[in-house]
Amino acid sequence: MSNVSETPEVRVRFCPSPTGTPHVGLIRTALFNWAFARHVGGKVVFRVEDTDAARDSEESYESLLEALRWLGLDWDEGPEVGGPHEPYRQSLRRSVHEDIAKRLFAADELYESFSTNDEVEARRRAAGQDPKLGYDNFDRDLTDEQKAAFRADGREPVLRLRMPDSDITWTDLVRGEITFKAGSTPDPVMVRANGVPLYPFVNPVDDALMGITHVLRGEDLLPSTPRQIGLYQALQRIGVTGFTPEFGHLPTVTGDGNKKLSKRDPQSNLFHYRDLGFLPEGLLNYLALLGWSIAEDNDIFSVEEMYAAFDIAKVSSNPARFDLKKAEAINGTHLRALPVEQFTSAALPYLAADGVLPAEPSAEQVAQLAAIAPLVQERLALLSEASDMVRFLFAAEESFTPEPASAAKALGPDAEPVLRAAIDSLQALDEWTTEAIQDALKTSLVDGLGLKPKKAFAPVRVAVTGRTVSPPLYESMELLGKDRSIGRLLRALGAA
RNA sequence: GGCGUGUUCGUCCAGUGGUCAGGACGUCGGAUUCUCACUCCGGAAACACGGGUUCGACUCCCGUACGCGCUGCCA
Repeated sequence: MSNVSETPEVRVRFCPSPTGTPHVGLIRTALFNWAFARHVGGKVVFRVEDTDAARDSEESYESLLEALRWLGLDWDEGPEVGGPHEPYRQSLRRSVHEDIAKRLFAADELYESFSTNDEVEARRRAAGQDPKLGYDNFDRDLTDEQKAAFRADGREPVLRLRMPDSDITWTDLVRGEITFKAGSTPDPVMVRANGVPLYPFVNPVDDALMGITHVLRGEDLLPSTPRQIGLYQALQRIGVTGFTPEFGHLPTVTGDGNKKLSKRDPQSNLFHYRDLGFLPEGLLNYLALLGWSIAEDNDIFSVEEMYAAFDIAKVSSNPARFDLKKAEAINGTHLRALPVEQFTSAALPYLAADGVLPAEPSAEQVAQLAAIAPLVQERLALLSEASDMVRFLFAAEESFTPEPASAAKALGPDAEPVLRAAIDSLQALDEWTTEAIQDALKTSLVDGLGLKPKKAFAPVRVAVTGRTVSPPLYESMELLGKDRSIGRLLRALGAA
C-alpha cells in the first residue's frame, strides 16, 4: 500500500461490438457509464470490439457512432477523437494482444491445452460428472513428453489461463459482495490454436492497457467476472497493470416478457425510437429510469441533472422492463417543455418524411408551420404524431379528403344542415379571425340550430381538418384561410 | 444439472426495524372543454411463501418456490 496517495482518475469504457443496430440495452449501459464518469469528472473511453469478422460490419460501426452522437453521449478517447491508447478499434490491436499472450505464456500464467471437447466430456462422464461442468483443467501439468506426443499427432494447443485455486470475491458496485468458489470456473481458453486471441482475453487486456478503473456492464456478464479477475491477477504479476478494476453489473433490460430484450426484436433497436419521434433527452430520461431514479417524487430530468445526481450504488439490481407507454409519457413532457421554435425544427424532418411538407419548405410553409406549431405541441407525445395533426394545413385543395373513418362519424346526412348553416354564417364574415369564426359558428350552430357544441362542431371539424381529432378548430380555420375553409365545407356538403 | 443472481401495486422506481408502504406510467371515475391533448381532483392496485432473530419486520438471517443469466476455440 505504498501508493495509496495516488487516487487514479476514474476511467470507464464503452466497448460494443459492431454487430447489427444499436440496442437500447447497450445504450442504457453506455448512458450509465457516461453518467458515472461525468459525475466524478472522469474519462469515457470508447473502444470498438470488432474482432468477430463473421458478424461485424462497417455499417454497424457507423450506426454506433451515429447513435451516440444523436444522443449526445460523448467520449474522451476513442474513434474520431483519438487518445493516448490508440488504436481504439480492437481489430487493430492484434500485435499488442499477441505480445501480452506471449509474456503470460512465458510466465506460465497461460498453458498449452490439447484436450478436445469430446475428450473432456468423456473424462467427465467416466468420473460420473455432468459434462456441462466444462473443461477439467486436464492439461495443466502436461510434461514435455506428453506435449511432444500430442504435437507428433498433429495437434496444436490452445492457450488456457491458469485460474487461481482460491475463491474469487469482489464487491460489486451495484450488488455488493459476490463470491465464486474456487474451482467453479474452469481454465478458460484465451488464445486459439491458430493464434487468434479471444474475447475473454482481449477485453480485460485492453481494459488493463487503457487503465480502465470501473467496469459497468450488463448483468449477463456477471458469471464471466471470475475469469476476468483471474486474468487481471496474472496481468498484475507480470507487471502489465497495477490494479484490478471495480465491477458493477447493471440489471438486464427486458422486453414484454421477462427475458432479455433480444437483438432481433425491433423493440430493441434504438433507431426505432428515433423514428417514432423520441427526443434524445426524452429517451435518455426514460432509459435512466431503467434501474435508477433521481428522486422519490420526480421522474423528469435533463441529462445534466442526471449525471449530476448519478450514483452507481443506488442502481437497482432488478431487471427492468422497457415500457413504451411510460417512455412516451416521459418524452411527451420533454416535448411540451421545448421552446416552440425548437419543437418546430425537431418536427420538420418527420413532416418531411411523411410527405406533409417538402424537405425544403417555402417561406410561406415555414410561416404556417410556425403558426400551428404551438397548437399541436401540447397534444403530442412523439414527433411522428405531428404529421396527422397538421397535414390538413399543407394539403393541396384538389387532393384534400377527410379520413374515411372520421367522415363516417361526422359527415352523415345529419351534417347537411350543420354545414349549410356554417357556410352561410362564415361567408358573411368580413374579418377572418379566430374570434370572428368562433362567434359566427356559435351563433349559427349552437344558438341558431340549437345543437350541443359537441354535435355542432364535429362536422365542421372533419370537413375542414379531415379528422375528428385536430388542433383547435377556430385557430385552424383562421390559418387555413377563408376561401379554403369554406371550399372544404362546400365540398363536404356536396358529398353529404 | 452446476454456478450466479433476482423477487414491493399490471410496469418502473422509493422505502434500509415502528409509515394509513410513497411517486411515476398505465387503468378507472370526475372537473375543464369546439375534438383530441394539456391541466386539475379523486379511486382501485403491491411487500412470493415458510421459518427464525426481535417488544416489533417489507426492511436482518435461513430455507423453499419461481424468474432470469451463464455454463463456446461468439462477442
